[in-house]
Amino acid sequence: MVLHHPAPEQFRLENVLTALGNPTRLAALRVLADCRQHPCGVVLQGYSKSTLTHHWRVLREAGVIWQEPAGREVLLRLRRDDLEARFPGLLDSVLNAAAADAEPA
Amino acid sequence: MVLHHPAPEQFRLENVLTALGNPTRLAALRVLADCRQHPCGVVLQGYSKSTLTHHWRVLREAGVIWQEPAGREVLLRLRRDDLEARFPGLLDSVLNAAAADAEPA
DNA sequence: GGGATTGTACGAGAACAGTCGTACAGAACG
DNA sequence: CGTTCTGTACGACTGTTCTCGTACAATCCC
Repeated sequence: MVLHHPAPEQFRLENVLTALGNPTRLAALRVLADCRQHPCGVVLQGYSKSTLTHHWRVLREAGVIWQEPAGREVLLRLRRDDLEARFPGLLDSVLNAAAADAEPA
Repeated sequence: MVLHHPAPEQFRLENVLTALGNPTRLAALRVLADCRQHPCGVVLQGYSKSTLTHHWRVLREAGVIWQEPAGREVLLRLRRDDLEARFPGLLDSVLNAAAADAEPA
């Protein structure tokens, strides 16, 4: 189990936008927006474990989340500070947009 | 030639992020950031005409650009106001991030 | 009208993304 | 030590995306 996390200077905007340009991962982002730690299994419902692993990898390799093993769980946490340093304002505007998008038009 | 453009209330965040989560289309966005009209053929180099048509369709159907026939050309223009109304701050932070991403680390 | 220009439409192929099931690894708990 | 729990690894399948070439439509210009 390797769990490679890119350094902030390695973040690529296209990877971040691709990672967030998916309704499943966008839903996960809204859960993780509190910047607290959440076990992998409690963030999203309705998917197999292997599907969730796939989505966490996409988010992790883009630099969006941190994955830290803790006992037999793996805790997820939003990399808000690193994202803010690299792409100022981006995360907040995406979170605001996600909230706007979720409202009834 | 139909050129369907969604109304702002039909914009979906996931479509916008997916449209911009591609280096080719991100490069186009930076060219279009001046909010002036550009013929399809002058915005990007190195692609076939049919590839460009594909990318313009992705951007148009996400609500990112407007495509307006003008003589034998089709002019592209960024839908900055509509995007700003629907997802405030998003476009500017993506453009800033694209500039940051393009700098030498 | 005939030719050149600009771009779309369509079909094809290669690569990638999203999903799952099964198998496995590591930690916790009896 | 064996079982359970949490999550990863891998392989498979399906559908989508990206790219191109060819064909076509519309416009402009001679």
